[in-house]
Amino acid sequence: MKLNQGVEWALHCCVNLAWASAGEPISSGRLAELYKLPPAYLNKQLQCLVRAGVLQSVSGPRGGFQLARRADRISVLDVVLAIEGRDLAFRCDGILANCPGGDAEQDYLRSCIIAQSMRQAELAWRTELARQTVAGIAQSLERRFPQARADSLAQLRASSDGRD
Amino acid sequence: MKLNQGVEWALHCCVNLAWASAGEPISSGRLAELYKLPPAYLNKQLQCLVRAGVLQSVSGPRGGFQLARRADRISVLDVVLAIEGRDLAFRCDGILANCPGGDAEQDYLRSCIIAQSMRQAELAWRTELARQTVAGIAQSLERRFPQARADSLAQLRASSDGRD
DNA sequence: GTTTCTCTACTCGGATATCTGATGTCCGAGTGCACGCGG
DNA sequence: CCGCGTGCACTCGGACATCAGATATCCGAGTAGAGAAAC
Repeated sequence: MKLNQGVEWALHCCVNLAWASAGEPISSGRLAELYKLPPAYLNKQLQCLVRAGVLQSVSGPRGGFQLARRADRISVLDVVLAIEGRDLAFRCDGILANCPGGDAEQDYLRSCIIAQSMRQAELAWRTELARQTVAGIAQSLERRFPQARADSLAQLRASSDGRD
Repeated sequence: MKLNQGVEWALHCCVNLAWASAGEPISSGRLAELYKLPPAYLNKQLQCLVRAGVLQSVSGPRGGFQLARRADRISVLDVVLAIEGRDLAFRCDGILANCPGGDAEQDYLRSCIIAQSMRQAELAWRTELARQTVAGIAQSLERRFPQARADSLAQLRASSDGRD
């Protein structure tokens, strides 16, 4: 079980967008430059966030991405599910259906004790992620690294002004 | 994020081994036949459980697999980690290190707020899995499907006696 | 000077390669049992 | 009849294919803004 690399990128980008959300979109190119990431691939990940309704995209020059709603209404779970998909990690193929006493008609996701256990654990995971918001992360970051926000904004501004 | 298919197989097999653990090993072939699974691949998964110390293997005729310790001392987490590996699902590559204010020396798994959040959620997931034991699963199964244990044992016995 | 039109540069978005890891298969090493042979 | 040796069938264990999905890239559609031309 491994999460896509894009999850880490998406979360960091969302924090940055939360800081910069003065109504001015930020392009994927700028974000990629900030974190030294492959621009096209980062763009692809951000597209997932748009499809999931977490971000809004603006085309054309001065375009880019911005949060689709207030940062305190975007949970970490929203971002993770946008990248990873909404399916549960544990797939119950109902191998019990092939068992001697098995019944192909039954809904094994509900009846199978094992599937239930796995589901319960996954629910705990999602609950924990749902408790955290992008705004909360941003706030914690500012508290720990007071200059982080200013640094990021300065960097973004520099790269959009000085066309080095 | 998807768990390997082998996790489901391994858990069902462990429950069966808990039922049959009269000191008599069960071969991967019998288990595969029981669940209609590819024998060689199931064998591969069970090998992971052996390497992790969950199962013991016995070679030769009348050989097979058996639980390495009492079923109530084997948690679902043990089985999952045996198949999936012990690494955390969230890989923090420390992309902050490449950031303007970044510091390549820092341990971002600890300092990065995002990595911490993901870690906390994953801990909740593992905790939930650690609460469940193979014995508990087997007990729940017996309570819900009283004939399950007898059916499985009968099927295993039949396939080992009647060489059809 | 102002308005309008055009052109350009920049952005997202999806279609397209590549590569790692999951899935599935095969064969060799080792071992306990059965059978046969000798005492 | 009893003990021993040999052969065999069965098992695990790891090496070897195959395939799906993650990773990475490229090009086209659309657009805002700048600049030029006309009034």
